[in-house]
Amino acid sequence: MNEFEPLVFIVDDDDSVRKALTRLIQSVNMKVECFTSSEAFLSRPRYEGPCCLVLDIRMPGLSGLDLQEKLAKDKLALPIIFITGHGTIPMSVRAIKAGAVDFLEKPFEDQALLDLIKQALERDRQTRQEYAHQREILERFESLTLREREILSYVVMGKLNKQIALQLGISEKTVKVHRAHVMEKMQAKSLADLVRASRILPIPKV
Amino acid sequence: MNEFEPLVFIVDDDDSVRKALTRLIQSVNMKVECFTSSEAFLSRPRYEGPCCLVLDIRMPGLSGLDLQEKLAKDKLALPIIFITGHGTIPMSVRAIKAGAVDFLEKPFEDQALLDLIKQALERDRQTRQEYAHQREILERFESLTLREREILSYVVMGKLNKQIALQLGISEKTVKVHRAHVMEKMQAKSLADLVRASRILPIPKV
DNA sequence: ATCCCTATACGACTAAGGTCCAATAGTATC
DNA sequence: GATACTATTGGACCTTAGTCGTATAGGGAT
Repeated sequence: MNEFEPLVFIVDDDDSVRKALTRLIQSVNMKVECFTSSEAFLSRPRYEGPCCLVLDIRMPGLSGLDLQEKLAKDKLALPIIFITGHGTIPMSVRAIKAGAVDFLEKPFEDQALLDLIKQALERDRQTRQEYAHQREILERFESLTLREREILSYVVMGKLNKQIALQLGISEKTVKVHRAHVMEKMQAKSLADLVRASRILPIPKV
Repeated sequence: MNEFEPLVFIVDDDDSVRKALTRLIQSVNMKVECFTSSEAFLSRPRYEGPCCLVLDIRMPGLSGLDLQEKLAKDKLALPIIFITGHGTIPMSVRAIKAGAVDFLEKPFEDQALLDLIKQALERDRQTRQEYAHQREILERFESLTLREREILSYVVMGKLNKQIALQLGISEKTVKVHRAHVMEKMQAKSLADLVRASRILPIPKV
């Protein structure tokens, strides 16, 4: 199922830090990829496996916090572990509020970072799994015609075929046909399935 | 509907801080209640309206972070704004990770705290509303007999009455009776309603 | 001992949902 | 212009679900 191995990104402008972190992470047999700036990282194509980011705050160009903000726009934002030599409390508060895994001050214990990386990768795996599941449902939804989406929204509101037909000014038979198509395309084996799937769909729910 | 007015709790061992904060908060016409220690606050009966907590970290006895941890056990934990004179980054990280609204260092702008209090109260209102809604559904669920709960779980799995009857070794008629009771007691006007309500119920869903 | 709740069951009936087959018309795409 | 998809409707038929009333039996409370 998952042919991707975990990957740790490092973004830090300090050569020696990147080198040390790389050695540390490789010592536990994990892949590492380094970047010297936020901009460099942003231009990398997205990695499709479990990954996380070890990120310095203070850097020329886009700061670590700015990079976090940019990345957060994505629904599939990767978990971030901040490391910094001269961090402040407001920085750490902002970082954690924005979803960072942790905020480490240099110097720190090697093992502390490794533990956080493990935790971050686990979180990413979770997120990816949920996201993949939602994508699947959304793709099914997108295969519905406009009319079918309309029917779907009424169905999950609990409306009867009869009421839907009246509302839309079409016959009950037609509603049944659409409804059957909806069930098939959404791969719902029961109405209960459909209602559950509908939670994440962009349809009127009242 | 809601006869309670917003209330701000202050827990700080420093008299002058409590006094200053009280004056500040009262200046915008909000109620305040002060405590000199975590222990004192814990012995206060729960306030049933929208409220939040302005909390010092360093105190004799239970620290602010410890108090937060204790309070977090409750599902209706009130939002916390930390204020501290000698905070550290690890402290702030821990506080925010545990759900604190913010972590302010003294000295801070009056308006900054007031803004955070406003935000905290809004969050508490939200939480309370959701919680009240869930309580309602849970209470309905608790009014179900064991058999009815069993039927409910099969129904939201999408099983047919026939299958449920077979599974439980009873007749389909009986399943229908229980099912009707479930719908009535849960105040579900449609199967869709029931499925949605079941999301928060302690029932097997597979 | 009596009463209420729960769980069970039956019959008969109505309503609703699902399926199969067939057909028409508009629109889009090639 | 031909083909494919979408939306629509019809009829016939079957399966499910919901409702009405009635009834039995066990358990617990008064």
